[in-house]
Amino acid sequence: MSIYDKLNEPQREAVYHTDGPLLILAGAGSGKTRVLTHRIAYLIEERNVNPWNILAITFTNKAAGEMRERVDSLVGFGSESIWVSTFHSMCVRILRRFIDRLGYDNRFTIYDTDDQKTLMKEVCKKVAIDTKVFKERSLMSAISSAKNELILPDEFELNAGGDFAKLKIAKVYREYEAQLKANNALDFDDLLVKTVQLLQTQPDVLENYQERFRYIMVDEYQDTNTVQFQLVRLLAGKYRNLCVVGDDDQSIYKFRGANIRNILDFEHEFSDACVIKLEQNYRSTGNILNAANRVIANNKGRKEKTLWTANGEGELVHLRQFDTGYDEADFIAEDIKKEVRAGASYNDHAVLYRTNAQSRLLEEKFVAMNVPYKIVGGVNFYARREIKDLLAYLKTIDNGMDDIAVRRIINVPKRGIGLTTINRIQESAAERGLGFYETLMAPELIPGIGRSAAKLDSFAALIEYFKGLTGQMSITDLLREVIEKTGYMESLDSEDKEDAQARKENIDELINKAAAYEEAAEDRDEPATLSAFLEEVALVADIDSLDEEQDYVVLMTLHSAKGLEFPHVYLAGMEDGLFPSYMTITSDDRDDLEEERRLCYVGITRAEQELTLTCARRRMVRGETQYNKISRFIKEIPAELLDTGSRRIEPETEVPVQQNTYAHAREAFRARAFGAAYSNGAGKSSGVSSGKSSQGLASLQKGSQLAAGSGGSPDYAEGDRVRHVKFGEGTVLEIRSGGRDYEVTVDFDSAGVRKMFAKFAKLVKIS
DNA sequence: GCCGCCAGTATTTTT
DNA sequence: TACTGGCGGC
Repeated sequence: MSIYDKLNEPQREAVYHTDGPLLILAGAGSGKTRVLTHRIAYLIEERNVNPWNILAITFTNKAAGEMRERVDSLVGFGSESIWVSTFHSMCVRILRRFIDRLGYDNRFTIYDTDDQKTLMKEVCKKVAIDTKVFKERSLMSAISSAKNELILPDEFELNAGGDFAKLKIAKVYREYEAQLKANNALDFDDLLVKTVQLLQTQPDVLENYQERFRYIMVDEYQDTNTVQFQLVRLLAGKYRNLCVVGDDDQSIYKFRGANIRNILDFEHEFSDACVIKLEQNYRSTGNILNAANRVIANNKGRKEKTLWTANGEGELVHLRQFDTGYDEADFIAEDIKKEVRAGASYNDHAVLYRTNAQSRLLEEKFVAMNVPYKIVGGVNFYARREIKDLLAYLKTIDNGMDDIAVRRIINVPKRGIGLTTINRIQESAAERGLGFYETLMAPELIPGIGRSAAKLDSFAALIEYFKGLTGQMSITDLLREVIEKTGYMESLDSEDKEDAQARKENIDELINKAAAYEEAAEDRDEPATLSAFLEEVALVADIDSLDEEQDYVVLMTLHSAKGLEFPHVYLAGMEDGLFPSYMTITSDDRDDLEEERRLCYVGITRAEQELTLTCARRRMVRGETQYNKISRFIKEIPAELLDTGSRRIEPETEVPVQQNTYAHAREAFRARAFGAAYSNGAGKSSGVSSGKSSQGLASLQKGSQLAAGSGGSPDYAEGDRVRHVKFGEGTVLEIRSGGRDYEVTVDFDSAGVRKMFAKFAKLVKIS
């Protein structure tokens, strides 16, 4: 029996279809990763394709890592030479080798949103644009959309016609590009655009990569934008062995330029394309899947498909409405604790929401209740001030042409170099056509610099000193040296104490990350270079740090949740105005609401066993109270799929507030029973200790649990073999009846002896 | 050159 | 509510 026998019919077909264009329409939870990994294995083992000739593009670094791992376990060898990466990191790799052909230095730096904004301000000043009329943000997004459509400044200007505003933007765009180049920097979009330009203009480079990537696979294809599409088309142009996997119902990145037509029109673009639909869902229960199907059915213009499952119906979808966001958060935290007491793990649970701001209330509750958690997203670790400062030092050391970085640190910590001086350097640099750093190296040539010259000299000497260390010192040590010699830590002390403490911890974390990078580079037998470290740092998404092994509840936006799955999912803030957001409700573009609905579909289909939808009648948004109705998406779910708690819910009328009468008594008890057992996701990504309940607490909970529990007797007996979602297989040692639930003791093969309540454990008997 | 206060704005999502 | 940027006083 081969590994391919376990696949279902369409899955196998997709695996065996190795040559020519192939579109796999993979519904949520239909095993697409499985198909991709098996397909790679099949190429290598059965078709004797050299792993070196395979390229797999994923959406996140995390997905890339997992894919490699899974291929590894299937094939056993060669998986390390498969090129698995995200679009962005792939482009960086190509550009590091060849971007000099486009007139850049190969040690270019990558600008994040923050840097872009700084640069944009600069540009506006130079082009005399009033940033009150044209906001930096909107300029940036206009330029970004243009880049995503592969529209360069010339064409942009041409398209503007006589439109005054557009002509202005074109001017800004042109200047912005010029400055990026002068700084030897690329923004996120450039990584893709420049790669396409490179391949379009350098036939030998194109040939090189076409020969190398004979088999190409693209995951999450519904979220590719036009540049990405062109890139793939160029790369696959010769051998045409292109396999794309996606689900138009899960396209949720329109705001980032994702072009849903890429997937809808694939068959037009590649007329000989084979199309395979994967419609069997292995992830969710019938009820959850039905709810998802009913919601998404309200969208027009989708590729028809009907997801079905052989899994049982499972529980109904829970719906709970509360008075306020606080009550909602309270319920979620409490509910998770309840399930954990019944044998589930914290990491069986995820709380998903529409906007990052919603995480705050949840976080507060989780801290108060000692529920270990991890927040994904929000303010990026690498966007924190102290981290950006130190990275700016490293960037300056690595690439002296990055003006933004130099300017950021020239007076951090304070060295008495003020705005006047900076402007003088700037002007002089512009006049002579030199870089900022270059100019300040010779202060005596800067008009009017006066007494600041000495300060500039010592700053330059400091940077030069660091530069001299790069070859002989590890990145970690260099970083330590920078912190030491600049007196950065001491400078933090002059701020608020609490802030300073958190910042110092973040800096320690940065040092750890540098060390981790160096270790990883050594494992890969690559030299650990400063450029490579900075680039890795620029391209990580917060989601990449998610660790399934760690026992914490995951809190994140619906967007971040794409591609993940959890036994129990909470969708919080299911209110009109929040989700769907106010913006989309009032938008006159119907597509906006459809995208929002797809987001809802993504959320629902993350759940394997249980799904809980929650909403609040009123909620504080930006300091003022908002009164919201239940989300229209909930109304699209048939009532018979919903469990609304103790009473029937009527969407427009009052619903009883869910209150846990035990909450108060427990709160006090818990304060003593648990130690500090939560992680704050803000930067300190590790070090979660799980809160194991004490004896006393366990018995207290039993009381409440049994009183509240329901359900029939288990369909297994003592001595039977059973399977648990998380702990795997085991033997039932004891079943004790009590009230309306059963307490089951199971000896798991790998997880040891555990006690749990039958209602929550959902053990499945195996023969 | 530095610091602190005030006003205005924002939040929808992110590589 | 919370953050940012601009402005004025020292």
